[in-house]
Amino acid sequence: MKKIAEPTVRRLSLYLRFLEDFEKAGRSTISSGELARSGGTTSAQVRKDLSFFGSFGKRGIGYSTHDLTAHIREILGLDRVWHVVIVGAGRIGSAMAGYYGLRERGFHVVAIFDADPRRVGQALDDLTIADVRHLEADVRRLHAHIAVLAVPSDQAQGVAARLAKAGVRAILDFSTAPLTLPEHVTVRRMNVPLELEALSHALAAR
Amino acid sequence: MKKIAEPTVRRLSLYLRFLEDFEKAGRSTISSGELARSGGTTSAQVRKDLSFFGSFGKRGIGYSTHDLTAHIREILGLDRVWHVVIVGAGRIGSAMAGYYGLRERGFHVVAIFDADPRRVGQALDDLTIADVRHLEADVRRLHAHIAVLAVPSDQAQGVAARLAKAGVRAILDFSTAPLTLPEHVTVRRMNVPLELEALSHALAAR
DNA sequence: CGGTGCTTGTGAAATCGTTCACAATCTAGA
DNA sequence: TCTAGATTGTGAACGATTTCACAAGCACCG
Ligand SMILES: NC(=O)c1ccc[n+]([C@@H]2O[C@H](COP(=O)([O-])OP(=O)(O)OC[C@H]3O[C@@H](n4cnc5c(N)ncnc54)[C@H](O)[C@@H]3O)[C@@H](O)[C@H]2O)c1
Ligand SMILES: NC(=O)c1ccc[n+]([C@@H]2O[C@H](COP(=O)([O-])OP(=O)(O)OC[C@H]3O[C@@H](n4cnc5c(N)ncnc54)[C@H](O)[C@@H]3O)[C@@H](O)[C@H]2O)c1
Repeated sequence: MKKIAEPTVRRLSLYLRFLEDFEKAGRSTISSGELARSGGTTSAQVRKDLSFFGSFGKRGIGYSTHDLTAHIREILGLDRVWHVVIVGAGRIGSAMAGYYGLRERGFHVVAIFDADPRRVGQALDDLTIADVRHLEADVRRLHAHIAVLAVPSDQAQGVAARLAKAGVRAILDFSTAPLTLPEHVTVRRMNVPLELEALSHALAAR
Repeated sequence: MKKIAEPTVRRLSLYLRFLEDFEKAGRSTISSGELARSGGTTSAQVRKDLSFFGSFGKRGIGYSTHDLTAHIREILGLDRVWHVVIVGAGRIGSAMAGYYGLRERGFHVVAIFDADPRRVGQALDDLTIADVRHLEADVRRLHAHIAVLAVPSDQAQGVAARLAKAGVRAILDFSTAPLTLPEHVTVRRMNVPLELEALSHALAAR
């Protein structure tokens, strides 16, 4: 499979959301122009994005909402359930554990870990907070391939390395520390202070 | 002020964090190569990024950590305190309210709002949850220019429009809904499901 | 004071991503 | 079957960002 540009993948996620809305609304086809309007882009961009993966539309008509939804789900690997572990049962970790938006999309949180003995054993939604000492064993046993990293930044590198060794190949990182990990582990960062600083810059550069 | 590329601004935030670490560690100068290694980029990229704003370095030596820190803080608008309001005192909103990483950077949370009468009036860290009905008046009174939007996605557009009308010019949006707002309001999205889908794609693409 | 080693600042080249523009193709209707 | 109208798929142009490559500047040393 050839390499797909990062921005294209992000837009596919957006298209998918709108397609689902359109399908729920009973629309059986949709044009690149309509998708573009929903997603804040252009029709040419939509068609180009899709063209990397094949020809899904019908000239003169547009795309079948149902078929295109299925295609994009497959491209994004959403045609299956992913097992997710959360490390750090603090404010962010707890919020993520109870976030229905994940389960809805096939991301099943199968375990949440913490290092604090007072937190370990406590219930959190339908999970019990596990001891991070069992991280590697549990990750393997539960076949988790994605992890959400929600530990303090100075703990992030250590925990991330353990996750990688245990077989996790994708990490959503809420910490602000830079992570050094093996090539085959994909990391996405949710860097809140960085985004606020981008906002600050936009306001300051008026 | 001339327009600066989005990726450049993001990298400046990263450089700033490393510069602060280097300064704390007692280093008085730093080269573009060292900065690049910390930030996972190249020395040419670092120099190009900085060159948009002026010449801050000394050939043969590098950059003064102290001076460059000050310059970047100014470029990013971090040489002042920003008043931030949070709308939605649920899981994400509460987590953000207690997040020290914000205050540390000069982002002071001055109010948090909710629509649920059971939540209004409750204490949250050193704040009291306010009624979202008073949003406009409070935003104006508190001179808030940045808002964190942490309400359910189907409420996001309505609340965002009210924030914009009340004078907020920058929004950090945790919802997954697309927002339509006046041109002069800058929005940054923290779209968790989208990032997980990008991870899913990376795992599926093999 | 001139040589050596290091590092910046920056045009130019290369790469990457978006937009344009249009032939090809489809449906519907006469 | 033929025409009109709509919309896709895609090479090519364009624009933006990154990387390259090197002259110029600075500190240190003998
Ligand atoms: N609170 C927020 O709104 C927010 C927003 C964005 C990013 N973040 C980042 O997310 C991370 C967590 O923030 P938080 O506010 O949830 O902090 P928190 O202190 O509420 O939670 C951190 C949790 O991690 C646990 N922990 C510490 N070391 C651990 C280890 N080695 N293994 C497993 N668990 C460990 C702690 O016991 C604690 O429960 C931080 O890096 C922070 O910068 C927080
Ligand atoms: N929980 C997570 O980990 C998480 C992660 C990323 C994004 N999000 C998104 O963040 C948003 C909030 O998620 P959450 O999990 O915190 O939900 P939540 O239900 O815990 O909190 C939402 C809060 O908003 C309040 N609210 C509802 N309508 C309001 C209005 N019009 N004005 C003011 N307050 C209002 C509710 O009373 C509630 O307290 C959602 O859009 C969600 O998709 C959540």
